[in-house]
Amino acid sequence: MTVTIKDVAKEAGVATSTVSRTLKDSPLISETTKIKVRAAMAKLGYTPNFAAQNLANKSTRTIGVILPVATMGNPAQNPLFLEMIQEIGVVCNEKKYMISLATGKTLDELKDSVRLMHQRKLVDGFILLYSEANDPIRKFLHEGKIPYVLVGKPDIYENETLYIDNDNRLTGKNATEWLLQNGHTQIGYIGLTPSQLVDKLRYEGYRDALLEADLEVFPELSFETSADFEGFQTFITENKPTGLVVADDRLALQVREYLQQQHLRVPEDISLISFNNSVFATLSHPFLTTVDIHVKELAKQAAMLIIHYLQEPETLMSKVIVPHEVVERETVKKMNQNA
Amino acid sequence: MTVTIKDVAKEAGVATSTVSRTLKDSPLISETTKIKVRAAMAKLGYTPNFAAQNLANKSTRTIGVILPVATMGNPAQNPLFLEMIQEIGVVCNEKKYMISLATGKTLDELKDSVRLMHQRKLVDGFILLYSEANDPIRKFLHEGKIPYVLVGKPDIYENETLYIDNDNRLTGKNATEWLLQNGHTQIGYIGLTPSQLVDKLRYEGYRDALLEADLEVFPELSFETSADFEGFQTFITENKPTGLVVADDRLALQVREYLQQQHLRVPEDISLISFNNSVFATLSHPFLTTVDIHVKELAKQAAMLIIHYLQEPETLMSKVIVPHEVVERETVKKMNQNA
DNA sequence: ATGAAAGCGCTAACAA
DNA sequence: TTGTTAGCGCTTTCAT
Repeated sequence: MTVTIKDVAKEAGVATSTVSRTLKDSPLISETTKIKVRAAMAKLGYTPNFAAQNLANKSTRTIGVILPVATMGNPAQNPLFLEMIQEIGVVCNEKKYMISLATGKTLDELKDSVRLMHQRKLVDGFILLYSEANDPIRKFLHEGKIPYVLVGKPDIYENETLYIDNDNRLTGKNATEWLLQNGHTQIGYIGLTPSQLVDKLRYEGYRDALLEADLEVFPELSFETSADFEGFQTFITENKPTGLVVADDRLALQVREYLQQQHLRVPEDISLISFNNSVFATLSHPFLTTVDIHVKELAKQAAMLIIHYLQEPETLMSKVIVPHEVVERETVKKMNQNA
Repeated sequence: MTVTIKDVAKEAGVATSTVSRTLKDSPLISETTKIKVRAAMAKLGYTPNFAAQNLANKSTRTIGVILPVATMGNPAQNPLFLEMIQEIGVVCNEKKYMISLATGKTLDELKDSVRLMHQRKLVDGFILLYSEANDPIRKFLHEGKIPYVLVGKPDIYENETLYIDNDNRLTGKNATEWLLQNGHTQIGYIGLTPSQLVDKLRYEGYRDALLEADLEVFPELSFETSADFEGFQTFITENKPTGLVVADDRLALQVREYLQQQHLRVPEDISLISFNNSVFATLSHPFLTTVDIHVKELAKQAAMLIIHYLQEPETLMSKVIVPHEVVERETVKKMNQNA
């Protein structure tokens, strides 16, 4: 049989409560007995039973990590998520928390999974790894007053939610400015699906930068349907951009690919700056000049924030903004200033 | 307060044991009372408490998923892992199991995490998502007689472990044969770190194919240190291979990149066939001809196997081999047969 | 077919 | 400073 607190108590010749207190290093217990008890624990190889603790405590030291469903920007394809999970793992290991995972093929499945985890008291709180507009999962969390932190920008309830994010608007602005500083003046923007808030904000940042520089702002371009491609083509021939801000590294790879097919060289003919600094950035030349958003830091902060919040729920709803930086590589050409 | 089994019992006017039995749809309870009890549950919005069930049952319906540590072929970079996790999630949702994650920056940290999960009875069993030679984690699992299934080939205890794998040797052979069938006769092999068993097996498959065809077998090449590059260079100039079997898609991308730098065109001058059919295969042209190993299937089978095993531990230690197939794309050139 | 009651392993209020 | 004991919510044996 497994060794329980009773066995330890008997072995040490004390009461179970003494053992329990020793476990949490309570100041009520004298050092001498603590030592005695610890010896007994070591001798018997005792480890507290989680379920029993949870039951008595009404707290599981585990946090639920919610992955996006496969349909929205398939996470299986996006290395950022695993990186975040790993980082959350590191923080959790440190703080002796456990990670439970919520995934699903559909939003309903995901919601069921989240609901189950919560109702059955499997987790104390959640980390929502993505941010979408009108997300039913977030709605559920919010309405159930379930503790969670959001990685990304909240579309609603902004003042009532804990979140971690970059300053995405600034991120978009800085990327654009990078192009500006390199002498580009005709700059386009290629985005992802518009339901992602990030995208919207980055575009706004792009606009801010160009407006400030008194340059022409172009509408957001897409790169999915064949209509998009035609639109892109037209944009290129009509406006002859020398620089493109692209919402994501992977997308930038596609864009680079497409341009090369059209015999437009990157960066000689068109420069590219993208976001995330993911694996994709350094896969093949020209390596991508990209904005590093420090995903690991994002994840780490998220984990620390939720754990902190669970321990002291009275804390004010704080948000933390993680800085970003441009990583210069090979897709931005320095234009001849006096050309 | 949360609604417990007692509340339901009171509401339905029965004993708690009756409610408990209704929960598991026990044949001991009459349909009529079941209906009554279910109505009460629905009315109160009852959900059983996991911790309490675990405590009474000595079983958590959760399985631990073990990710490799960051040092070995950094998983954060490898999209396969997330894909597997997602797939495991699907199976778990279906079977009402939960997923707990074990990660770590170092092997020690990872082992601690695994040990904790097990000792504190947080999980019933594990899925080990990777297979390395002399893996201390696996040793721990094996020696502790902890239920687990391995994704990949076991280096030891082969007959005493549940595992899911491809026939990796065949995989290597088929890849090589693909090149052979396309008229290639000078074929090299580029591998990953040799501690990975997969790699070793694929190389053996490569050798098998060439031996059978009576062609020259070259030693396994690496692609990491600068010495490796020199070795590769020498290999190219001395042997003038027309085809290369590359252990992984991502690696193939690097190889393709390198070759292009050397003004060797893929596939016109050198053909490439790799493994995994991951995101990397279709990122940029020429798209990779690659062996699809059906990771999702691997993960799915792993989840089903461990769950099955947990429910019926008497089952014989089975292994399941998932089939593979070559996905033809753009990196293998059909050689002129009558050249 | 149903109920009463004794655990499962741990915590914490209360007593000493 | 330490012990006694009543839960935490559920399962299951043993009665009935």
